[in-house]
Amino acid sequence: MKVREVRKAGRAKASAASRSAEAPDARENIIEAATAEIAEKGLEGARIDEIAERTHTSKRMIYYYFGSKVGLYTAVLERCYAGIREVESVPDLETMDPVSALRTVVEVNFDHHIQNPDFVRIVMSENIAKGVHIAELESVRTRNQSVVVMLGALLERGVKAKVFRSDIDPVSLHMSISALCFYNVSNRYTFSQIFQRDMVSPSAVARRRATVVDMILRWCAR
Amino acid sequence: MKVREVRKAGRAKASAASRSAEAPDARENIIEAATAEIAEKGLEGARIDEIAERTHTSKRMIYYYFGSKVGLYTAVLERCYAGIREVESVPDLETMDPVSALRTVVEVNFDHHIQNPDFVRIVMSENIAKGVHIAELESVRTRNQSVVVMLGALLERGVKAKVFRSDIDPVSLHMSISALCFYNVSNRYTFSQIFQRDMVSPSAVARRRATVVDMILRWCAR
Amino acid sequence: MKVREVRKAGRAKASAASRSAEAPDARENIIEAATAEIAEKGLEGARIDEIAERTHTSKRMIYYYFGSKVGLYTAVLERCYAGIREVESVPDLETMDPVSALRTVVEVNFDHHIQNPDFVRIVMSENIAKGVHIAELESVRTRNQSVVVMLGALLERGVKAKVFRSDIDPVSLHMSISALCFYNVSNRYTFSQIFQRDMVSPSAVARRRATVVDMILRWCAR
Amino acid sequence: MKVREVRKAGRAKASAASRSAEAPDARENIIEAATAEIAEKGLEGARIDEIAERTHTSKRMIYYYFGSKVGLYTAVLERCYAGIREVESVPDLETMDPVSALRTVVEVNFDHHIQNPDFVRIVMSENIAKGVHIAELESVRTRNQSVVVMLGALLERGVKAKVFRSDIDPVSLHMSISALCFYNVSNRYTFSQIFQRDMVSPSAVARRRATVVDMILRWCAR
DNA sequence: TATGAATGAGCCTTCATTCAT
DNA sequence: TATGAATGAAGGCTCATTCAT
Repeated sequence: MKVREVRKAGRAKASAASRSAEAPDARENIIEAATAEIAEKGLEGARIDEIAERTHTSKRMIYYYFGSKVGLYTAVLERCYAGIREVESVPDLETMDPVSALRTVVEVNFDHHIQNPDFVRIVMSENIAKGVHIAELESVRTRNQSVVVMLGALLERGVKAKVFRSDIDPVSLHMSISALCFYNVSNRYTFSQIFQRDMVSPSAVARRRATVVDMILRWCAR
Repeated sequence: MKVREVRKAGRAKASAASRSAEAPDARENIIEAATAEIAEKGLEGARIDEIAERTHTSKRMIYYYFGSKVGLYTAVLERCYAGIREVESVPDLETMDPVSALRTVVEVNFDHHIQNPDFVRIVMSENIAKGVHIAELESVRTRNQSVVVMLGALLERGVKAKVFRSDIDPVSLHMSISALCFYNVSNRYTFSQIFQRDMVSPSAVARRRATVVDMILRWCAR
Repeated sequence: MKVREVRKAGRAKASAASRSAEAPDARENIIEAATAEIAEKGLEGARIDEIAERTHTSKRMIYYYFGSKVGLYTAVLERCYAGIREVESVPDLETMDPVSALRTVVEVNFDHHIQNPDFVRIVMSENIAKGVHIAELESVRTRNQSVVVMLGALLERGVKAKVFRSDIDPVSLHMSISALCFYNVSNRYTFSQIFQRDMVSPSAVARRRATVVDMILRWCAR
Repeated sequence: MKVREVRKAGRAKASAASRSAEAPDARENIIEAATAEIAEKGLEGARIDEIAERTHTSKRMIYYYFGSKVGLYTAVLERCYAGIREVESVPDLETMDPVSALRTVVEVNFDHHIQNPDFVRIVMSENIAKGVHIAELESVRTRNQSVVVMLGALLERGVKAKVFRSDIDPVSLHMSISALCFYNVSNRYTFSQIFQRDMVSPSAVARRRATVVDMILRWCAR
């Protein structure tokens, strides 16, 4: 913990000099390597040595920056969820009609999962770990709740415009969207095995995307 | 390997006399212990020693029966999926009206996930492992596809009765049901953390159950 | 130990009834299987389970007959050396002229090693074990010394016939013959690797055989 | 793997300062301990724990440097054969008369075996293992063939000087020398047991040495 | 005589982590 | 800031051997 504060100071100093350059500094580089490794093998399956090898620096640096495997993992987790925030801030959402806006939200969400299987797998790992690490990250909590506010506003507009039902809870809506988008990536291996179903080809993905959008829109429709 | 066949014979013989009793033979006993441990910690996090301690036998027996950690895990996986089969064979499904039948299917599915978080977590583990173990279990493949046949028949009846849309694919329907039921358990820890949302109290579960049923029924409705 | 005595009694009883039949009884069968396994992997590398699998009986029988792995190995060792005795009792050796007789002895010895690599490898194993097991087998000691007597007589005849030198010690002669014949099989793998030399084809064996005979005859020649 | 190259560099640097001193680095120290243990018990009989105990470092270091038991064993094997090279480079061999030179070669060879029973036993182990490890060491192959070149030159000189036969193959000569020297050490335990013959006292060794030299010289003599 | 089940002890190996420089 | 060397603790697995029937 203490290490991290120290580090942040160091980083600040460095970035003053050479931020825009070949920037992704050691710390970021390590997080990226760790994300890849942990996404591939899970938290328990990931190896510090492997992470070090995927890195431009040494194993020692991992401990210097993050103190422990769990410390590193926590940083990975934090960055993972940070990625979502930006995703959902689609511009012009408020100016679109409610149905188009909701459709867009679902599509953006779906695409994000498809394009970031690492995110999906990190979240799976955290759930395997029973959420003990995310519990320590206030940033994640405060950050991600904004989506609920956004959905709440969107629903309200739809209700007023008489295109959405009035009994839908924003959190519940978000959960439904997430479930459908998440499962499609998270359970890809078992589901496609059991049902001999292609789940990764562009056309299969496009079909599923349309289905998910359809489900959510119908559910909310008045 | 040979051991297993022989063993199963022995089991069959024994079960004639006392199936329902509390005589879970060593093999079954080990699988149960392993299921609990692996569900709790994931495949990589699970410890053979811990499994042995949850058992009435010794660590050595695990290797006697299953040969390796992966061998044991594969047996766990197989039993996990075997449990589903029985779940979905609800009696009288064919005599119910299509909507009630579909409602029942969703409810049974939802309840199964809620009541068997171990199943959910084992499946998560297998997806973390990229499905390499399930790929070797033909039994799982052949067994679980029956649900698609059942859903196909159900949808067809609904279409004929003009209560269901005609453009719904049974596999897609099953995927949607699974996604909504699975996520509710699998992502419980991260979701409830981020959104400070109770997901385990009986009332919360009941609410979500109704929501899921509603989503599926609306989606299929004509 | 006690077990063995008991066993021998049992065997005697059995052989009275059905010796000539499909005779190689369980005990003999086990020794053969063990010989093959130990010859292939060495004493430490040999596995009781593997031996049992090469057998027509069960693992339990091994312990019934031999008491332990070492007990079994000792029996293997004994049978191994017993094979030699018969080899060297070439008929008519005394009637042949000394040179031909010595040539024959060397050839028979050479051939025995070539044809019984298992014998060679068991002896290697025993030397790896520093001879602790053979030390307990009086039978081997008494039995094998006869070759020295035979060689002594042969040398004496040759000296009298003025075809052999008089300063050759029978044990030393036997050691030289053994060394040349043994090495050819025992060190086959390393030597052929290092010198890229074929040591197993019939022609290569024949050439080496002639060389060994030549060396011994020249050495003894007057 | 990478470790080894780096390590060797470090060694080279260090040896400039204190080669002959008692600074055997960890890697070398481990090889020595392993040589002793494996020579004593064979590859399968050797225990990593025992090797670690003979070492100044820990068991973990063995894996750090050699990766596995086989990796360590391979290093042992390599060093074993490297020792021979130096042995056979007797100075002034080319200036000696052929007979004396050959005598010297045999004596040096004989002495090397007597003084390095560990070498003999490691080679036995490798042959028990059917040479699978030596097959991977090119260094051994290229290095040891030089002895054949040397013997070839020696034989040629002898033929020209009309003291050696012209039909002797250098590889065959080397094999004969090796066989006689090797067996004397390798089969020491069984042979001395069976024939109740002292094979280790200085006088016994000296006698055998003279015998071996005599055999080889007579065989090559014209 | 015969066999499947069971086992304690120990083996090889790995992992996250720290130290010396 | 950086790195190769080092390590305690534990993990998965195997082996010869014995027990119950």
